[in-house]
Amino acid sequence: MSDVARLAGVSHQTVSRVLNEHPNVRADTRARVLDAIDQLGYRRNLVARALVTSRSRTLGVVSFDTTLYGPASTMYGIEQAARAAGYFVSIVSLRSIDAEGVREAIGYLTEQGVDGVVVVAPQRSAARALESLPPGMPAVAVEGTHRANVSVVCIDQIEGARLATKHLLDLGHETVWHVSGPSDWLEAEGRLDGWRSALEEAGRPVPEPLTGDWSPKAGYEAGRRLAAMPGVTAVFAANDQMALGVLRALAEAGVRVPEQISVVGFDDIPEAAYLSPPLTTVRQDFDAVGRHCIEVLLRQIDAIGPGTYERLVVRPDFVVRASSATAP
Amino acid sequence: MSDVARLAGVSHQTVSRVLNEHPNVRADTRARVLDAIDQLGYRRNLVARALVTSRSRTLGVVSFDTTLYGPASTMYGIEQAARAAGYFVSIVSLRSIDAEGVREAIGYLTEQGVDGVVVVAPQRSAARALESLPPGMPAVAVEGTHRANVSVVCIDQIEGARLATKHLLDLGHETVWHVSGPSDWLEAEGRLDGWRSALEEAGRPVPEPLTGDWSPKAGYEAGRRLAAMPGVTAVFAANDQMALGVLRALAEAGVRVPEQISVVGFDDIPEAAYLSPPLTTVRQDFDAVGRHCIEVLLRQIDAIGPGTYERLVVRPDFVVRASSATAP
DNA sequence: TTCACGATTGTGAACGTTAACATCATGAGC
DNA sequence: GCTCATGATGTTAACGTTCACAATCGTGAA
Repeated sequence: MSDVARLAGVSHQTVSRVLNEHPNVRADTRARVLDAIDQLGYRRNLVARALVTSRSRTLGVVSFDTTLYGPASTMYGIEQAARAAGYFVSIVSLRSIDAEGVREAIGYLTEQGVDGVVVVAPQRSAARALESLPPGMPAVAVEGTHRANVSVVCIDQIEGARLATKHLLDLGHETVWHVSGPSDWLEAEGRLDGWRSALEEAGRPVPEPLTGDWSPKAGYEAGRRLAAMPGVTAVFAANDQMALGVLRALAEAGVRVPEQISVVGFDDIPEAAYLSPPLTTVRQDFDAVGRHCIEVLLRQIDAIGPGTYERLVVRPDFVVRASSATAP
Repeated sequence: MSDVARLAGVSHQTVSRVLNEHPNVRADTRARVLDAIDQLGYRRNLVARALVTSRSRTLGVVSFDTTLYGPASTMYGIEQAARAAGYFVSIVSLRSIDAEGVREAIGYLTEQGVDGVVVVAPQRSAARALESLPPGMPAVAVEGTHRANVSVVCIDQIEGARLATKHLLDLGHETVWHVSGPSDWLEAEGRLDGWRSALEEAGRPVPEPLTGDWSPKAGYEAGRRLAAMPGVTAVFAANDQMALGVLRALAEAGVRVPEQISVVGFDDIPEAAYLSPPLTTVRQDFDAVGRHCIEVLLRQIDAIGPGTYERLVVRPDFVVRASSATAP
């Protein structure tokens, strides 16, 4: 920077002012400085800047298994929104989901000097780790708990599950079976609750849910069991991958979808529209989730003192395709 | 840090030494310092450290559409390996794939002071951007060009495509149709070449390939065209998502897979094993790619002076499932 | 007892930037 | 012509580490 200053015949402070678009710099001085910058190929050192401003313009994201479509999409949305706002994104993907791991990850990020963290950790255990955030660290949880000491952005899982369940009931099905996600996932819980409440509201019997782990394999196994059960005409799977497994198991068992059994999923993965048959599902707007996360987080970073905690709920859409039809 | 030093009754330098596990610190001094650190809840400031050492222990990753299974998995592998090596990962996901975007992203990361960059940009245009890397910046490309001014880690696309094509020929198919990826993708090109060379080697006719954009939709459209063409008995799709679209189109057209037409994909996405029918495909070890990236990059960072450029090729596996069978 | 030498600890400067304040010129208003 | 506000620029001191070097302490051999 001092090289630039020397070449432009000004002080380093003036160079800094030009760089930061300070208004009080004469136009010709600015031009001279910019020229010098160009000539020397100078790039400012953001590390030094972060040291003195104690703002790194970096956000941390803690996530779990970014290979899954949901987390990957959320991450993408977060990164896009963050960069649009002039922030960098530093990520930590956890292999396991214990509170200790989340805590450690947040610790790392804190040391690194991030201005805030987004925690995409939709497990009950991981959400618990949020209760021991470093004081003063702005944070947003995606699908976090209802505890009030952290802001939360989430998709209305209950509503999504209700949409799916009601859709099936409206088609004349007596009741709807459910293949749920792992019990410690908040999303799994929300979808379970939504499904159950929709059935109860309609005064229908609530069958015992089958529990899976989000994987196609789990869906397949649940599908085999469902195919063997008499009277099953409608299945709501807690995500599309499991729905896909269910479809496979039903096909293998010679059960026709949707003629004999209707299947509905959740997520709207890119594959959903091209399965056999194309899958009726609940679409989540992960982009919106990412955007809201950054909005909330930036508000919190810019707030003076401990801001209030927000809770932002994104409504899901329902996409009707060919895997659901009127009851046989 | 000076607070810790005062509490422990030592100089700030000794605290630094304890933190960096310098050997020449007496055991009881170390204990006293650690105690003080604990008591004050002190965390070191990595930004200040980065300023003076000019090492941020952060790596940058530039990627394109991390929503896709391949890039997402590669990213995951990279992050895991980087963290294991004590590095942070800062990401930039590009929405579009022009060289300008890649250049800009690398510029951002350079300003931020990353110690090296991994560029996952398997398009010809993006790969070109690597030719104008900031001098002295360690870099690794995933699926980059063959140009020698940057290290490359890649999966042997040609070999994978040859495995798939030969498998189908061995099953007695006269020839194999191909649904390729977008022409400016290096992976698409590699798979096309592998497919073509396998056919030529066997002295078989080489049909005009159908070009897609990796999406299930593109596969579906290609599938419809293939279903209408007489004499098609085997199709090799350049990725699993397109293969899925092909399967869907064939199912719609009443063509049975694999009895009438065999289909093979590429990637082995988690869904592949549970499609109808389960998809024969080429598995890519993205974890290995991520690991190798970090290994190569760290070697380059630790090397004194301009190291040599490496080229590391990961061999794909072939997974036989039910979507391929002997020719009708 | 003395000395040399390695182990341990301390001191000051530096990394590259911005914040805070100081300085200087310019021009408007009386 | 004088004062005073305002805009443009410069000067100095941080930010929290590590590096290079200096100083001190202890220990074993002569």
